[in-house]
Formats: sequence, C-alpha cells, structure tokens
Amino acid sequence: MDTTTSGPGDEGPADTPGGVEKMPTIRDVAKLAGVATSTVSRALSNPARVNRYTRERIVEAAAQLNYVPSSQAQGLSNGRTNAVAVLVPDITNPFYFDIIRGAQHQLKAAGYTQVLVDTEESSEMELEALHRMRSADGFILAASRLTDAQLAEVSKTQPLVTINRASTPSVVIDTPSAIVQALEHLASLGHRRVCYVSGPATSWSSQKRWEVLDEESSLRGMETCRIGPYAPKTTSGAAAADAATRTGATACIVFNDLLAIGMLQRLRERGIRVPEDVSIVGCDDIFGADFCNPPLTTIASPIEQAGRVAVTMLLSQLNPVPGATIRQRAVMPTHLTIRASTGPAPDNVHG
Amino acid sequence: MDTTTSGPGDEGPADTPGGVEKMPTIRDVAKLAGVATSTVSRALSNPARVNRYTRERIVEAAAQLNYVPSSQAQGLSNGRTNAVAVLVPDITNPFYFDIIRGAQHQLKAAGYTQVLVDTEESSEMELEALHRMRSADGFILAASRLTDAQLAEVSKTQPLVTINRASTPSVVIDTPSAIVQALEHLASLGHRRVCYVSGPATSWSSQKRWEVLDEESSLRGMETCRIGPYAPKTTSGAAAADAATRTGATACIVFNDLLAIGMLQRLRERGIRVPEDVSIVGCDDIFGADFCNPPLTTIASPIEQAGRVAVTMLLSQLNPVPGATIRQRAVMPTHLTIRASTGPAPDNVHG
DNA sequence: CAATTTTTGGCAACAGCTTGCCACCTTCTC
DNA sequence: GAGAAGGTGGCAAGCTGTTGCCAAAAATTG
Repeated sequence: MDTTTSGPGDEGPADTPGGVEKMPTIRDVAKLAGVATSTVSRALSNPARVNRYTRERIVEAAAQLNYVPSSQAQGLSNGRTNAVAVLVPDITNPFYFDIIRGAQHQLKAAGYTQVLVDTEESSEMELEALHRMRSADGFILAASRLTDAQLAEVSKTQPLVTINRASTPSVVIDTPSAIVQALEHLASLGHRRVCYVSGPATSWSSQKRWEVLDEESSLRGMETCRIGPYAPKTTSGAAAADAATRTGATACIVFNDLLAIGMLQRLRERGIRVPEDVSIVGCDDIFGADFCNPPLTTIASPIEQAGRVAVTMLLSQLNPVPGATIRQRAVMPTHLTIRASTGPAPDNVHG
Repeated sequence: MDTTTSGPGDEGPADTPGGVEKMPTIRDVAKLAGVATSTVSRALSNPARVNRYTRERIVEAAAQLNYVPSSQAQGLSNGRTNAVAVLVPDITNPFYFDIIRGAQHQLKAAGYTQVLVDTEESSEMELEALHRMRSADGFILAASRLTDAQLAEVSKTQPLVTINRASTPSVVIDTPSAIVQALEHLASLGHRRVCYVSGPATSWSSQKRWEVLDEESSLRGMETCRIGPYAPKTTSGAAAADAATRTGATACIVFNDLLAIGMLQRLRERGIRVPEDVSIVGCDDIFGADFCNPPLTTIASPIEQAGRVAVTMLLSQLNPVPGATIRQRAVMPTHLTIRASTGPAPDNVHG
C-alpha cells in the first residue's frame, strides 16, 4: 500500500543487507502517538477503556508504523499463546488430513494458529508432546494412542479434546451405527459370512467397530470372523487380502479405506474379482475412495467437520462463556456410501 | 513415572479443580539448585560455561520439577521463536500433503515446530500471513501465488524459501525434464498431437511446463495445443476432459494428477476409453495416482523430499554456519512413471 | 461553586528467560 | 608469596506487552 519508506527523509539504516529490519514495538507507537505504552495496549485490546480520539490517533500511528503486536510478548504476560496443537498419529493418512483441514479452518477463523505434530503412532511421542508443548493453549488429539488412564491424567492438566475416543471432552464419529447399515446392505445382497479386517491393536475405534459388528451380525444370524491387526496403510492391504480370502467370508468390512484400497489392489493382482467374488466395505470415505478401482463402498464420515467441531469445543473450553455450559461430547453422524465394491454374494453356498 | 505428588507432604493446592497447575519457572529451578537464575539458563543452553557439578545439580533439579523452558519467554529475549510457517495454497491438495509431511519431519528433527497456514489460493492472504506472522522465524512458500516482485520484496525482510518458484532461495522440482520424457513416451506410442491441460493462471510451474512442452514438441514435429486454465482439483476434471476431447489431440499432458484423475472419471462417464481413445499423463504422482482407474502415467516428483530440502535450506539460512555457504537453489530430479493411462495412439489418422 | 463521581491515561511491576559485565575464587608462574 | 590468568557464577538490564493502582481531568450533582 504505502511505500512511505522511499521518502527522502531516509531515517535509520534502512535495508540492512541481509538483515531483518527491527519490528516496531508498542513503545514506538506510543511515542508517535504521544501517549504511554499502557494506553496503546488498552487502545488496541480494550477499546472501551480509552477515549475515542486518543484511540484513533493510536490506531493511526500503529498503522503508519505497520505495527503488529508480538504474540510472544502477549503470551508471556497474559499466559496464552493463541495456538493449539493438533496431534495426529500419522500425517501420511488422508483421514487425518481432513481433520487437519477442518481444524485449521476453524482455528484460523478464531484467530488461532495451528501447530501440527506427527506422533508417529507412538504413545511416547504423544505424551512427550503433551508435556513439552508449552507453546499451545490446548490440544486436539486425533485418534490418540494413549490409554484411558493416561488420557485422564493428561486432561487434568492440559485442555484437550479427543477425536474418536471415549473420553471427555471428545468428538466421536458414529461409525458403529453405519456398521449396522453396512451389515444390512451386505445381508440384503445375500452375504452370510463377513470378515472384519481390523486396524491397529491400540485403536479404540477399531475395537468398537468389531464389537458392534460381532454383536449385530449374530442378531441377524450372520457369521463373523476377524483378522488383523493391520497397520492402516495401503501396503498392509496385501497381507489383509490374502488372509481374508482364506476365511471363506464373502464380504469384508475393513477398518479403514486405506487398508481397503490396498486390499482391492491385491485382490485384483490375484485375479479375485470385486465384487463378484468378494465384497469390500471400507470406512472413512477418504480422498481416493471414489476413484479407486472399483470405487469403494464405504462408511462416510464428516471428518472435516469433526475437526471443526473439535476445535470449537476446545475453544469454548479455553474461553468459557459465563452462561453457556461446555459441550463435553459431540457425535458425528455417518452413513453408508454404496459404490461398486459391494455386490451380490457369490452363490457357491450350495455348490 | 514418578507420582511424587501423592506423597503425604501435600504442599500447595494440588489438583486445582479444572485449573492448570502453574508451571515451574527458571527461578524455581534456581532456588532448588541453590544458584542464580542466570546460571540455570547457562547450564541448560551453554553447558560449557558452567562447572560440571553445578550443572548436574541444576539438571537434576530441573528434572525433578519437570521444568520445561517457556519457548515464549526464550523467544522474547533472544528474538527467535523456533517455529517456521509453511504456507500452502490449499491444504486439500495431496501434493502439499507430501510437502507438509517432509517439512514437518525435518523441522521436528531440528527441534522446530511447524505452523501450517492455508492461504486459500489467494495472494492477499499469503502476503498478510507473511507480514502478520511474527511468530515464525522463517517461511516455506509452497507454490506461492505472489508475483516475482512481491516475492523479492518480502524476501528482503523475511527469511524464506520457495518451492517451485524461480526465486532465491528456492527448491524447484525439475518437471520440465520429465516433460521431455513424457513426450518421448507419447511419440514412441505414435501420438502426434498432444494437448496441455493447464493449471491456475498464476502458477509458475504450469507456465513452465507449457513452455517446455511447446518447444520440445515442435522439435519432434509434434503438434500441441493448450486448454485451461483449470483449478487444480478433481472437480475441474470434467470441464477439462470435455474441452480436451474437442481438440483432436490423442494424448493429454495434464498440469497435475488431481486434474488428471478428474478427467479420467469424466472420460469414463462419457464412454471414452483411456488409453485406447486418449492417453493421459499426469504430474506429481500423488497419493491415488497408483490406484485410480486406470492407474495414471505420471511425472513422479520427490515431493516429500522437496519439503525436507526446503526446510534444510531455510534452517541453514536461519543458523548460518560461518564456513559453509548457503545453498540458494536445489533442483529435485523427476522421472516418468508409466502406468496404464497411456497407450498406443488410435490409428484413425488415415481413417 | 464546591463536592462527588466518572473518565482517562500514566507509572511501574510484572511475565520468564538471556546475556554483557563484573567480582570472586582458584591455579599457575616467576 | 605476590601478581597474572582463567574459570565460575551473580547482578541487573534487557526483550515486548499487560494490568492493577492511582492521580489528574472532566463531567455531574446539589
């Protein structure tokens, strides 16, 4: 906008070669506006506290100097950093991407900055980050690998909200209810024996999914079996696919899409047709689920929204509104998205 | 580890309900170790400066109190935040994913934290972030939407490194050389007329790719045409596909995989076979390029590595080693990965 | 017009850490 | 044994904002 610096009154050593120009401080603004620093501080953060005309003068001076308050210093004196850390087990996984995206979006809207941390599927790293990171006002734990006890412990001293974890506060994606839908879908296609391909042993959601699946399928007179655990990566899909074919199941419900897509690739390699020979249901509806081959029937979750809601919950915890109560739990709805990886059960039953 | 707090000498208001316990400061450590705060500071950051035994006492005291220095305060006094901001035009895009991942990895290794900013394809937001973010020591600009002039201006006052941009310092992915490979590949398959499907108008790399493509193809006696610009999203693929079919080209080289995958979907819908009727070459080899239908022939780039190198360059700029010179430019090699989306040109030429 | 209340803005003490400078204490040297 | 040299550690002044408290100024009231 204003390139005032190019004026003739070239005051100070402008353009320090290779150096960064010194940023203006609140004191510079105060001097220019002819007031005390405290007045500047108040004018900017608590406008009602200072006379209108003085304030205008200050604002103008600040604009002229291109003044931006140092969040570091602000944080120092008022104890908050205006940053929140988002911990994910594996940035590689597109599932977390959507969470990151949702969180980022909401945080930005609230004037917070997002600090991203990859805990590499390790509970130690997670714990470490939780303790070390004094530079965050709060934490979002996406698919924490911590035990319930650790989680409870940490949440005593750190504001946090989890995603897909039975703790408080937390936002959980209601996959179980969609598992039922998936089961109905498979049942109506004539499948009687379905295999659950499970995710990491420490994954709370993988556990939950299996429980619901097992229970609901017996209600419907269907048989189940379980294989795994597998790492939630496409590369684990090959092993999962091979194991799955040996279970005699005509359909698989897979912990997540990544794994499911990996299985799809392997099955194709082995000449096993999907869905003619076996049906596959994924979970999460991640990027790619719609254009893989065949397109994946999957349990769609509003992942990005989950990220957003998590942030909202965290922020309401950080800045409590006197009247309102803090929401402790949000459940995100899910639904089955049927694509081409599921089809009628092969009728070799009477063969 | 140590649950010392449960001891009988319950000093202080432990377990403030809902509150966060006060973190120990350098003074607490100093008191416990019986030294001055300055000594503690030095013991931790400049070990050589303090007697070994004193240091051990201090370290132990710090451990006992579970002391972690406040990076805020550190930053305030020494002027650095130990954070770097990574600006991407669109977190949605898997391409940036890999960059983020690479950067995150390298930053963590160096003890820095990563602040992620989505500039939403807007140069204003980019500029704004560059000016506002006093909380970062430096910036990584992935696919900046700024003009060369703006970039030059900003880099005078902020340490930064760009990715895929002709500025310094910068890491560029050598797509042009792989464009040649792609062209050879297509030529050997009998294609004579290829269409370039271009990305955003402000994208430097899209521009570069076209220039190389145009030049090299005429050297080989091939015809080219160009359509676009298109937003680099799968959803833009439909329009791109439709436009491409009208150019009479038998092969398309597409700005990036996202767009290419979108085209694949659209072509399939319209019953146009890939690669029988038209060949498609993407760019970036993002997540999904290997399992879409058909798997995409694409120009593979070491994107994650680019993120890492960018960080390395930035850090060497932030912490110059007296002897070494700072690398101003890194070129990442690329290669063509041939999958199933390219095949022999349809021989309707003499039809 | 004096007394009281409300505004407004300044002083100075923090917040937690770093660092230049100086003083003290050992060692060492002649 | 006195003086020099070097190693340690403390003092205090920063770094940039925020905020409780108070005084001066302005507005209100009787």
